[in-house]
Formats: sequence, C-alpha cells, structure tokens
Amino acid sequence: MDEINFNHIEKKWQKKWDEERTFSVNEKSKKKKFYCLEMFPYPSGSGIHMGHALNYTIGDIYARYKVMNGFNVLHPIGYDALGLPAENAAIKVGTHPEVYTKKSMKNFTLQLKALGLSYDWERLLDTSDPKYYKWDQWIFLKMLEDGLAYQKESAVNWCPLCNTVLANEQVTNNGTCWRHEKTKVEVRSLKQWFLKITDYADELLDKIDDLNWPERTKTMQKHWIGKSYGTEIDFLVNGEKWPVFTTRPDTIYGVTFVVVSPYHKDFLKLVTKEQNKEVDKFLKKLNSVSEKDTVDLEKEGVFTGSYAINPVTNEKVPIYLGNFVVADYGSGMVMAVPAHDKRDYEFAKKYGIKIKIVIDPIDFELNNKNIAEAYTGEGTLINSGEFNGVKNEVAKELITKYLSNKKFGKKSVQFRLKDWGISRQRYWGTPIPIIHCEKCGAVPVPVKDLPVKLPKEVEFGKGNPLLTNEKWINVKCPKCKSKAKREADTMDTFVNSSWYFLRYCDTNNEDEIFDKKKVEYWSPVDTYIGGAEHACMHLIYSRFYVKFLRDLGLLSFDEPAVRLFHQGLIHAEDGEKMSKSKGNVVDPLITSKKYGVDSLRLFLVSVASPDKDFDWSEKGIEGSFRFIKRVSGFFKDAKIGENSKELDFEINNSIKSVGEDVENFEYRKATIKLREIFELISKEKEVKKEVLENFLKLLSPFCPHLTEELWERLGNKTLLSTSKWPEFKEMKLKEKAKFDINSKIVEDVLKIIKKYEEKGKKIKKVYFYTVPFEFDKLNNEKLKKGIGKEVLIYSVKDEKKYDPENKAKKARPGMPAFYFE
RNA sequence: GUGGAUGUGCCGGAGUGGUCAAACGGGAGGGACUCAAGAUCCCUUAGCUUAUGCUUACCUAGGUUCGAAUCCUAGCAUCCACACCA
Repeated sequence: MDEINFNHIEKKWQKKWDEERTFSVNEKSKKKKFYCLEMFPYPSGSGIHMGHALNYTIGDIYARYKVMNGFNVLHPIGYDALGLPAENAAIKVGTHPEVYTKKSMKNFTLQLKALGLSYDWERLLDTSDPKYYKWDQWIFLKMLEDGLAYQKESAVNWCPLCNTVLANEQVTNNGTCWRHEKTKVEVRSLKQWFLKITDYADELLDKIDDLNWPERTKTMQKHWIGKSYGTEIDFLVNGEKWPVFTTRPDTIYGVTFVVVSPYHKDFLKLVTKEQNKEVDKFLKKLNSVSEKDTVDLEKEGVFTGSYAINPVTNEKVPIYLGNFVVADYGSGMVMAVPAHDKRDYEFAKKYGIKIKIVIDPIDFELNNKNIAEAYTGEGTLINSGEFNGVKNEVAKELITKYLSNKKFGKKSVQFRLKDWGISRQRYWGTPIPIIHCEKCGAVPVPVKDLPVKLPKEVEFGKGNPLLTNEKWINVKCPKCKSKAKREADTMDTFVNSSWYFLRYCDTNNEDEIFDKKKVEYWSPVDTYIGGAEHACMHLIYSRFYVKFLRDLGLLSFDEPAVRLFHQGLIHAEDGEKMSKSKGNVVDPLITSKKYGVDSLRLFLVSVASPDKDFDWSEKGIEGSFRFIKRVSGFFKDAKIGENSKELDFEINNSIKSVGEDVENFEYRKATIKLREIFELISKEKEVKKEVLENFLKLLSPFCPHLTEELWERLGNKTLLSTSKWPEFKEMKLKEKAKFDINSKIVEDVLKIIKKYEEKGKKIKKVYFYTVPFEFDKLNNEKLKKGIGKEVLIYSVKDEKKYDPENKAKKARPGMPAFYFE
C-alpha cells in the first residue's frame, strides 16, 4: 500500500461525494427520515472560523452516523446573508452589500466543502435572494391580515451626527454612539412595525417543558417570557382611572407614592405647570433606550405635581416620574411600597418620601420608625384596616377580590415578553411590503407584486439608505392609485432565520413558501445544533413562527426542533477569546492543511465534551494527528487473518458504546473508546477483515476521508459513508464457569500464608470478613480443608466479630478481608 | 441580586456506592532505534517503600454506610445566563 497523502485523499473523496451526490436526499426514500440541522452561518468576509468548524463538525458526525444507521438524512446548509454587519463592512470597503455578501458566500462554500461536511448542496439557501425573502414578506402580510403585525410609536436610539437610528449594540456603555464617542445618543420616538409574539406567550411558555432541550436554555426562555400573576389596580388621578400592575396587592395599604415611566405615552397629562421645568430637566438627562447601562443606574425621578388616590385607603399619594420603571411592562406605572420593595425603598429614601410598614414578619420585629432596608418576605398584615392579622399570601386573594367587587381592580397576568419590533432603518434586510398612501394609510403590497426587491442603487451613510432611491420609494397606492411611498424600513434579520429550516425542505420552490407535503415529511428538525447565545431570541422567534404557520394551516406540528444541542466556545491557546486584534486566531483551513481535516475534526470533538468550552491546543491537535497517522500506518501493513477472541469481544462492545456516545453527543467518550479499541487491534498479529472494517465504520463519522480511503484499499467498491453501521451482538467473552468463590480464596490466602510463614510467623487461625451479600457463599468446610487452618467467617456488618486490627474494611466483593492469628 | 452549572492527579478530563492511587489524551522523566536530531515505539509518572504493606489523596467541614470521588447537609470557590418586569 502507498503512503497516504491526507490533502490528496481529502480532495479525492470530497469530489467523489460531490459527483455521486452521496448526501443528496429526497422524500421518496423508504427509510425513516432524520433532519439534522446546524444553525446557518452569517457569511462574513473573513471566512469561517474555528467556532464554525466545531459547530459543523458536531452536526456532521451526527448526520453521518444517522446515514450509516439507515436513516434518510436531511442535512442542509445555507447563509443568513442579510444583516447589519454586511452593510457596515460593505460601506467600509466601499462596495455594495450584495457584492460583498455574494463573495463571502462563495468563499464560505469552498471552505465548508473543504471540511468534508456531508451537506445536500442542492438545497443551499441564501436569505438575501429575493426568491427567499419574498416569503418573509408573504408571512408578514399573512400576519398583517391576522392582526399580528401592527405599527406603533416606539423609542429608538438616535445619533444626531449619523442622522440615523442605532441598534442597541451600537450604543456604547457610556450612552454614546459607536462611531462618535463624544456624541450622546438621544431617544426618539418612531413609528415602527411590531409582530405580536405576545399572542403566543402562553403557548410558548407551556410547551417549553415538552422540549428535549438543554435545561438552562429552557429556563432562560421561561425567564424571557416571564409570566407573573398579580393584580391590576386602578388609582384615580383627577377623576380618571390609571391602572397599575402589582404582584403584591397585599401591600396596598403601604403605598406612599406612585411612579410612572418617562416613556409612558400619556405621562404628560400628569405633569402640572409648576413642575414642567423640573420634569423637562429630568427628561433631558435620560439616556438611550439601550438596556446595557441601566444595570447600575441610580434611581432617579421627579415629582409630576399630580396625586393619585389609593382605591382602598382613599389616601392621596404623589405621582413621580421615575427612570426605573419599564414603560412597556404592565401599564408603565407602578404603585410604590417602600417598606416592602427594594427599589421603592431606595427611591423613597432619596426623595424623603414616607415609609409605611404593612407586613409584619413572623420571626422578628421590624423597627417601626426606621427600617434599614425593605422587607420583602412573608408575614402578617398590620396597619391595613380590616385586613389586619391576615397572612399576606391570603391577603393577596382577599384584597384582589375586594378591589374587583368595587370595580377598582382585577386579577391579571403579565408577561415580560414584549412584542417583537422588527423595523430596522437599514438597507440590507427584507423590505417591509407596505405602501404608505396619503389617503389610505398603510396599504399592504398585493401578494402578486411580491417580492418587493431591494433596489441596487442607494446611497449609504445618509440615514436610511432606501430613502435615497426616489424611483423606488415613490409608487402609486395599490388601492386608490394616488401618490404613495414605500415603507423604507427593512425587517430585523431574525425574521429570516425564524423559518429557514422549513424552507430547506423545499428550497427551490418558486410558487409557494414550501410544499406542505415535503415539510410534513422532513419536519420538525430532529437535532438542532448551535450556540447557546441564541437561547432566547432566535429560538423563541422560531417557535413563534412555527406556531403561526401552524395556525395558518401550513404545518401540523408545534415546535421547530425536537432536540437541541449547544456547542461550547473555543478559546485561544492562552485562554483568551480568539480575536484578530489579539492575534491569537487559529484558522481552521490552515490547520487542516497542516494536519489534515480528519485530524482537525477528531481533535475538535476529543478535547472536551462538545457542549463545554475549551482552549485550543496545538499539542492537542498533534496528538490527534499522531493517532490518525498510527491508524493509517497500521492499515498499510496489516495482516488479515484470525485474531483473538478478546478482540472480537471488545470490538463488539465498542460498536454499542461508540454508537451510544454519538447518539448522546458524547463524542469525547467515543473518541476515547476508538483509541482504546485501536490499541487492542494494533497489538494483534493478524486481524479479521471484518474487525478492521468495523473499526473503520466506527471511526468514519469522525474521520470520513481517511476511513473512506482505507475502506477502498481493503478492496471495497462501495462508499463507506453510506455503508451500514455494524451490528452489536450479545456476546460473552468466555463461558464463565460457575466457579466456586471458596477455591479462589483458598488459592490467594495460601500464597499469603506461605509468605508469612517464610518470615517465621506462625498461623493457627484465619478470620474472614466478607461483604454482607456474599456471606452465604463462603463455606467454612471448604475453606478449612483448603487452607488447613482453623477458619472463622464473619460478615463485615457483624458487630460481634473478632477483628483486633480492623481488617474488615478491606473487604471487597469477590475477595473477603482476612486476619491471621 | 435571581436562576443554572461545575469543583478529580502537573494539565485537559473519564469515573456517580465496593474490583479506584482513579480510564483516555497532553505534559514530564527514562529507554529502544539513529552518527545525531526529528518521527516512531516501549516503560515510568502521590509518598514511604517493595510490603497480603502503610500513609496521604477526587474543593472544605460534618454526616449516612461494614465500605464514599460517587449519597446527604452546610460552607467556600469558579464559570455562565438574566438583570430595576413592581
């Protein structure tokens, strides 16, 4: 056999898989389907990085394993091609985002193919293709029909120098623009499009428990949706009812003020003339809407001049404007109980507002006059009129009932989850298919006119680029034919990725979003692999989309992915994050040129469990390389013949355990077993062909090129990649003769006695201490006869046993402890 | 602050009641091959010591058990996510 040139055989087999369309699939197969999906990449200009290599290797191993196990495996790839980074990068290098993205995707495809990934390339997806985003627009129109897409005023970050809206990520921690370090970002209100994901809040929450997803991801989603039960209470302000939401109606007697958010749409009604100036000053101080800097923001506020009437006590309490109140949660207004809420306490202390204790802790006394912090625990009501002495949990119910009887409140459920704002004042996204008519208002673009394509000719750097193309912007109203303008905002790119996994089932369909039958066949995704950073946004939006499309009658399942797996992060060798500026980036392609793709793949999954973070290690990949070289070296001059029974037994065991490990994404364990079994194989003088082939099959998902080559060299004409995973057979190494434990003990003990007596010690009695469940198996007669001494047998559990040197603790199953005398 | 996860030898990490001084890999040391280096292969890698031994060891302190890296309780430490949601 010739020496193996890794780079050479990689090209050879990649070409073969490509030409033979080895991994192309359709719905006609009689096999069971399996949909293995990795999160598609955002095609950046710098090509793939190690994280991509890891993500796609993990998926590829799984997909290949499933193919060999007789499944019809859908394993597609595509590009999340639209998005702000491409637009920024294009502006930077002075080219058009489309040109930039096309080039990046081409490069990505070459690089992904070089990793030997088993994709069905005929399904390659590109979200920047109008043939794809046409259906983004179609879904949007369907949502609009169902009232799930709507417009409302919403706060955005505005940079006066850029003259444009900034994404939260573009606002620095100091509240300045990312490009203008000295310019404070302003908050502006703009009319924007929202998707009513909150309509699905309950279902999104309830179905989480059924998902086979990592627990932490599930808890994160639960938090994100954040359902809380409470009471809506109406406070009267100038004779008008203003509702607040609270989870603590039991503290209603302790309300000493009310706080309203500065982003509340009607808060100006509350501001009196006298307070106008103060309020203005406060509003100017407010930072961007970015939530980053709110972490340790001091609570600040200002008196509005108005008062609210507590519906239970009829007390008049001042209304403040406060920077800590979230506008779009509840009603954007809260009742403040400083004695029993940390935030309210802080605020009250700062502005000298009265603190009134209404909950009496069970275990200790609160200093009535001057408490040092808010008491948020359980207790009994005090200072609460007719509710005094009631346990606070009970009081929640009673007070809510009392309020609803008086028509001043009701039970209420609130979600943290907000409607999804999808408007982006950017170019490189899906155009929102809306035409604004002077007479008819916002008119949907008729379906027959879809897609609304992005015009090529736009200018960048002057606000929203789409506004710079007059020809594109100015159209006639589809309804009344009078003058109208196109919506110039584009959609958030998370829209594109919310349903792409469905499109893979029918990527090239030009007539409809997808063939229902095809999606029915392949979906849902069986294993979805990607970064944990998407736990909330992408993975919730996708769930929402699936539910919506289901309700449209297009799908018959509820959830996008049955099983989810997160890969870990790869750090550089120094433990730092890999980044260009630090110069510690390891390029997967350069690495695979040096050691071969198979080494890289093997190394990536053998350092740590794939869901754990790990540091890159050059030594580590050399270790994997060494293994691969040893395997290929061994096969070069392996003698085919009979091998030991032990090897037959062990390889059979490996079939089972490697399979189980892969199934559970415990690749690291699988690679360890592969090393162990190879160690055994390489020690044999001759090995059965079947054993060698089985070993190659087990290694194949990890190192597809090398194994394919060795498989061929063993004389096989078909592809290893599509061969059948070996079968595990129930097998016993040796018929374990029912051998008597006593004779083994006799044998061992005699040896030891011999040594003792050689040293001149005399032994008369032997005491045995056996593990309780073996007590019955020891036979005094047999032992006595065999050893030729007096024998006493105790269970280690026996409290009356004679054991002067405490030897009993040495007892093991199969071998009792003993003591000589 | 809230929630989650983790803590094993020089390092990465298996092991989830007895067969554990603890898999596998990396590192280190020694040896073989070589004029030499590299590659490759073999051995060793808690200490005392060579014993059927003992001691110290799986974050710390207790506990359960005949027996704990493994189970329980408390504490400490690290990592991750969320973060003023009333």
